[in-house]
Amino acid sequence: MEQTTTPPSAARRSERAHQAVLTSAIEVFKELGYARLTIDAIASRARVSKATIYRWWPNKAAVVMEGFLAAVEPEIAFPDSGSLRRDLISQMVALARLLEKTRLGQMAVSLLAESQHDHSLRTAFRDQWIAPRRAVARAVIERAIERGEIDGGVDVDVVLDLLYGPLYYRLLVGLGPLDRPYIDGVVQTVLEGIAIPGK
Amino acid sequence: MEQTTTPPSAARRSERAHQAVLTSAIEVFKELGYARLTIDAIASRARVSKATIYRWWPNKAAVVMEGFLAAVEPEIAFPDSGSLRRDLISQMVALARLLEKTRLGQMAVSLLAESQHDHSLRTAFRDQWIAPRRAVARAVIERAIERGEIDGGVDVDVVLDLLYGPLYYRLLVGLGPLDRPYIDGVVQTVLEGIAIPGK
Amino acid sequence: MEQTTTPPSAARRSERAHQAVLTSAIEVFKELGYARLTIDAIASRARVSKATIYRWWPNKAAVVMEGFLAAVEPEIAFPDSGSLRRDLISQMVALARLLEKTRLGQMAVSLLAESQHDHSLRTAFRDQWIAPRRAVARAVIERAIERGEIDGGVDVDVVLDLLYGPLYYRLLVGLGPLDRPYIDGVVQTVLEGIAIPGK
Amino acid sequence: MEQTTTPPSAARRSERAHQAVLTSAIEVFKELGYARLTIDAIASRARVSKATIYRWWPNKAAVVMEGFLAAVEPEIAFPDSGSLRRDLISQMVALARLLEKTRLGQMAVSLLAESQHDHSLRTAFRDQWIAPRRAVARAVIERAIERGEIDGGVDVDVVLDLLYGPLYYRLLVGLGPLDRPYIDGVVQTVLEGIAIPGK
DNA sequence: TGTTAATCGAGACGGTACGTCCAGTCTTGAC
DNA sequence: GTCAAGACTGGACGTACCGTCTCGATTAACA
Repeated sequence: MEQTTTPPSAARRSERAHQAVLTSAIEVFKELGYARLTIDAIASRARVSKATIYRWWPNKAAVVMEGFLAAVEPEIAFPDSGSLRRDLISQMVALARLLEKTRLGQMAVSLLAESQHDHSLRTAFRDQWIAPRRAVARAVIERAIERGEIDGGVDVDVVLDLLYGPLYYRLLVGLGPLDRPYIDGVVQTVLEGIAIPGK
Repeated sequence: MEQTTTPPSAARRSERAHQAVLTSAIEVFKELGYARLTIDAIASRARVSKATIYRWWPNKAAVVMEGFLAAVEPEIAFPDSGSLRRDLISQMVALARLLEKTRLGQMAVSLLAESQHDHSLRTAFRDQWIAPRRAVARAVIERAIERGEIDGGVDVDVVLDLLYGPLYYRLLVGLGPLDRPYIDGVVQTVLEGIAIPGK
Repeated sequence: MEQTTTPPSAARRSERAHQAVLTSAIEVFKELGYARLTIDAIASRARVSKATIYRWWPNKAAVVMEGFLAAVEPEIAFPDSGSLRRDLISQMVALARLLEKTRLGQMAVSLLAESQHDHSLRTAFRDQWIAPRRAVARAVIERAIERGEIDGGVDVDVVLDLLYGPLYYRLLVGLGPLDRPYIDGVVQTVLEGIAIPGK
Repeated sequence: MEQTTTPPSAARRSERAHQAVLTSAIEVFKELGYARLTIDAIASRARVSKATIYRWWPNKAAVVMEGFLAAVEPEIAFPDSGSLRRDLISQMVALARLLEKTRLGQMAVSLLAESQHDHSLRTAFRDQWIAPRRAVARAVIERAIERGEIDGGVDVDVVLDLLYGPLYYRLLVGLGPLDRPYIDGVVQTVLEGIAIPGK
């Protein structure tokens, strides 16, 4: 993730300070939320000076972003069961749960919101958080196409948007819970929409 | 819209000041964007005191929200051509153009982002901006169900999310343009997904 | 006192409102002191509108001044016992007690302080509060001169300043209490200073 | 003077900013007077942020007080000519001139007024401005007592009040000019009052 | 006894300054 | 030479009052 949120020289002086900042960023976020989080709070929690933070990150959003990505990275597991529907639902349920129920999910939402006013943040969010998940799902879909389960003519990007878009939309706008029936409905309709025509 | 952004008494309010604030909020937004917009700038532009703004709105987001809603309200026209596809595409193209190409659309995105940290704002955005558009599209879909064009068993809310969700998602995350082919793809897949099974 | 704090027409004035304002001014002063006293507080306490206050008084200091003068006026009694020393001490003890121990005295001090930044207030304070007391003391001293008790060549204004000056000075600067020994000392020295030379 | 108007740590304070604030405070006072002086004006004149001022001083009065004391401090010269009368008159004339004719004197009066509503200010004014002058005059008087020029039984504090009190009183109340005849009169009467009885 | 005009309570208004907060930069001293 | 500690500038924030203003409702003197 360094190439987007990133240091000026990469010759990291203190790894301890680096880690402490990321950890503190997450802790402070969990306690106060994005709006009330301050760089000062992160710095003093991490027993690091503000100057150190600004040496390595351009602004507070970047710190939180990197903290978020570091904390969430390991969790991109994805089972390949052979059933397209089952795999999609499995990933979407996990994602929905994360987004809706956990602090990390709230961080993701806050960061998506914040990134609307910060271009580099938007790039980081897209490349580090959104893209990996899409890549995995894309692979699943492409395997289904190869197996002839679904129409080869579909635009996979559109399909991915049809799967993920409703989740974020519903969550951001506050239209209702991301529960199992909802996800089933979304996946069902999308699969129906991309099924092999004559089948 | 008063019932959401809400005045203390609504009675003796100066209509001149009220309008000037809303107008100025939009103008300042257009010039500076949300992040650099300040209450002071709105106040001095509107030749109104800051105290007046704070008397009637709780914070800058609420001012911008009401300004946005006032400016955008007239534009909720929606033709009923009898063709479900044509009507959906027509609304979505108009919406996509607004969101992607106009200042008002940028305001909408900013407000959606901002509303993630402000509950009352989220309610206002949902009820005043999102809901009306959904209501119109819902009517179109329900008419199609009555005509037997599409499956009566579908959850219309899911269908609406499948139509609008990708738009906002793609825009917020920055995945690509909301152009005609994209919208065609989304609508095509959704319609396919909710077609009468045997047809 | 109207000739200094002054109304526009004096005619149609509501006596009820007038009195209520003065009374409330004193009450609010007693509760909050001068610095935290506001016209709004006086107005709402008096169940009078701010406009009414501003119609009849130029600013908050003038209101408090008139309230003070109205409340304190009755207390200018002064016994003429025939003994210069006893009369002076009697007045000074009464004045010292008022200034040091009572809310009205605190009002006097506040008004003297405030009047340093407000010319009309200074005039009012001097003419309505200071002058009457000096006039009485002046009469006492002049009678003593007539009786040949003290040197006829003294400048009575200087003598009055020597009597009152230390009181206000000691109080404003906070140099010590205005107790009986102090007043005795002041009066003693002054009387010694203006005694008939050869006596 | 730090021990009264006082910093929180005094340690890492920027001397440049500190001096600039004091200097600017005096300049702004001279241009606008106390009532129209603002912290913003001092800050921008000193090219210092408001936050810096509020970090080191509790309010505008404290800033002005420290500025006043810094500017006036050097001027406590006092000749010891051997003549009590000449020395007293010399100091009082200098003080009267300062108070009545100079901006610094106006600052002193404003600060004395302001200090009526601020306890720490009163202490500072008394200890930093009033006390040093009294100390010098006290020494002069005590030397005269030692020389047997005046009555050893007098309360020196009372004498000091009799000398300074009339000056401040006359000035604050606006009773007349602090000219040479006035000062002569005051000193004359006081010296008469404390002369050795039989002399 | 009604008319009329000033005064009244209520409270929104423009304006000014306040004192606080935080972002992001810069300085200093200890290790 | 690096880092913590933390002071610094800059600038928006939201609050508090000021003194002015508009609005009907009330009231008192005159017609």
